[in-house]
Amino acid sequence: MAVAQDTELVGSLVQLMHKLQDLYAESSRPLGLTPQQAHLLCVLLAGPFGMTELSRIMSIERSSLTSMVDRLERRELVERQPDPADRRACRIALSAPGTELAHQAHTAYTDRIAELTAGLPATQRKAVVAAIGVITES
Amino acid sequence: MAVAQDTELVGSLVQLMHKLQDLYAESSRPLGLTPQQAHLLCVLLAGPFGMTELSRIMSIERSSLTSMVDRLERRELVERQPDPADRRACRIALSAPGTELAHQAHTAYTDRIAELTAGLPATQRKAVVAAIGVITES
DNA sequence: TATTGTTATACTCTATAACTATA
DNA sequence: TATAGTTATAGAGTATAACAATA
Repeated sequence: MAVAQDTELVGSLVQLMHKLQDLYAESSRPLGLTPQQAHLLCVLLAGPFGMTELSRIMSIERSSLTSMVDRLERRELVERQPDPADRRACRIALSAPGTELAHQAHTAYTDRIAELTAGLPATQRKAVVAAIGVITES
Repeated sequence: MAVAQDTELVGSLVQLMHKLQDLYAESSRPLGLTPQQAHLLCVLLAGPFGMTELSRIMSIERSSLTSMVDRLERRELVERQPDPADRRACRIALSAPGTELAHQAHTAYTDRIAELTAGLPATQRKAVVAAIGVITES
């Protein structure tokens, strides 16, 4: 069966996820951020988003996001800006120090992964990117 | 530089991690488990472990584990068994219903991943497993 | 009426520090 | 003294349900 053939690959993917999660946590912590906060800041590097949109991107409820944004806003890492087109809505944007910290978090994390994958030859690297593309886009 | 070459692969890996995390959460929830609880139960499928060993495996502090085990023990999914060789220690073991639920969680999750990777040919599958091995064993 | 975001509430996850009992 | 595990405490993440303001 298909499932039986998949066993090895699936197991690898599970281990990989846990490894990446650990790296993410280890990279965020020295910056004073939880992994979820680091994730949110990095998402915001792509530009301001509304709460509903952010909650969809991060796969969490809007009300959960409200508390996260509250905490980050208290630390002046993000700002709630009024949405000129809709008075109910707001746009969450990085402050200057938030942007700086987001870049640091992104760099810390990607550097760690880059170290891990440094040993892979270009061909293998390409193969993995292609395979992952199939997985993430489905 | 090495980092620049890694950009595409690193980005892929980050997206993959988030995708897998979402799948994990979606698979655990209908079973009444948080992703962390599902993880713990699945680890215990490999046999009973002491608290210190479990905390190392799961990368969390022993005290955090204590509360998790408390909650699962209240639901009679795991049991604290005395360690015959050391009266300070205990061994965390799955109960019969815990074992059943752990299998369900494992199946639910691996089935979801198996679906995602069903389109990959055997050669690509092998290449990915090999590459992931390099990453997770470093 | 539908949507945006917040509030109230309850649980879970997690870490740090201090502790007990045993090795 | 060192180790296994727990307790106490605090903060963060998350969901559900109910709500206010605007579309």
